[in-house]
Amino acid sequence: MAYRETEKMRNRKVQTRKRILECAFERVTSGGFRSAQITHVAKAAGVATGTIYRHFESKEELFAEIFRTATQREVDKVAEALAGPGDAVARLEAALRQFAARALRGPTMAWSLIAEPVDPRVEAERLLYRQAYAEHFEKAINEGIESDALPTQNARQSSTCLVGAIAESLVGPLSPAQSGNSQALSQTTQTQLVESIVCFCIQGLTGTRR
Amino acid sequence: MAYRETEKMRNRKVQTRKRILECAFERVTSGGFRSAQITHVAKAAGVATGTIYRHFESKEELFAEIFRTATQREVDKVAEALAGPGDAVARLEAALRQFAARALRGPTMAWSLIAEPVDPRVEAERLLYRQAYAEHFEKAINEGIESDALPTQNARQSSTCLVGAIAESLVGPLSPAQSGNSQALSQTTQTQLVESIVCFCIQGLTGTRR
DNA sequence: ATAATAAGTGAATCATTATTCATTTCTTGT
DNA sequence: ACAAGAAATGAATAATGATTCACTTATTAT
Repeated sequence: MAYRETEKMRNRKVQTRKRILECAFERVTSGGFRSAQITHVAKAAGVATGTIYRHFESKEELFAEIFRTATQREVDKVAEALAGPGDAVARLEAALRQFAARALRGPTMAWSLIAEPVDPRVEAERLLYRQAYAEHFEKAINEGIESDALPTQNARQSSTCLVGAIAESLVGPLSPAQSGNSQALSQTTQTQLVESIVCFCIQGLTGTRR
Repeated sequence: MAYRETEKMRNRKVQTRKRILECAFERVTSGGFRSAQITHVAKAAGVATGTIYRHFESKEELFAEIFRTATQREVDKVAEALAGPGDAVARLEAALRQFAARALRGPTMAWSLIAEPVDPRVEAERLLYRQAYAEHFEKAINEGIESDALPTQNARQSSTCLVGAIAESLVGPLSPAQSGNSQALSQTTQTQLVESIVCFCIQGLTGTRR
């Protein structure tokens, strides 16, 4: 006998896989899933198209993984903000700001994650992650209710509304039809946008004017 | 000379166009845009595929028209509710209920209009209509502010949040992954869903607990 | 060096559908 | 009935892009 899988080869495979993922990621970051055709990704990663299929079941699977990675990153940031200092309201507010700010900083990827039309496989992932966001918010809302920082409410439902309100508010500004045109939103406009979102959402949660 | 376009023919053309539109509409209603291939639509309408192209520039154009028709219907209903009796808050609440109730009554079409992945041409239409909803809400909010039924706020932004909150709250329940499975949401669940949405939204607008 | 095995290649293939267009059928006015 | 035009037809084509697979190259152990 002769060839036996070795550490070196295992590493190399992992590296290649990672490189493909990174290049595809980059492509999505700059032009959305739509612009990440296998041929292009392969070229960018310096491998043959066939090689992609040695590392991923299908394009949808590759995309799903990109989606997961990118969204998990955002979910983590939100979770982080929710775990920060202050009472429930302050933490929820911080999380909303975090979410919006990051989306505006990386508009193309944000749009891809929030609103770009994608294959069913990836859409399923999106649905899952929207729930992940909602769950984090829900937890904080429940804490708020317990500590009397928030009035009694359907925490799950409120959290879904939060996700929806913020996503919708960003879809317009993020959508390629808008952000594709030269000038991005001015700093001022962005700030106002975030302020109004936060204002509405916190009111929706607390039922009190600030 | 001989053939000259006549009233009869003009009528027939209009009829055919309408029939194509209706059949495509029906198809979308029962299975989303995805399931409305030209071949199927043609068969359903009892015409050849080529005939579709005598009446519509392209599939996307046909879809865009279906989208417009269907959404305009919903926008009108919302506008109607907003023009009803009561103060601004009551009317906004009625509009939200109307929107949610209709979506839950026709879940597949609602999902197609709100969240189904569609071609860019149709996506553009969707963006436009989301703004149409927002504009109607915005108007009512401004009236509410003037009559002191609502506190001062960024009406445009609040209206966008309304649209987002309600859409997001419905996407989960409407999505084929959910509603595709046999049993639709129970009456009770639906009512609770609508109540919580309305509650959050009205609080977001008024800043007061009810 | 060689055999055994795996990884990599990329042109060719496949799959899916929208769209076209040469041909046929239908309408109309004389 | 006939000719001029318009509308309808649907099989063939086009376009897009994912996926395959026969073949080449690389790695390992003896």
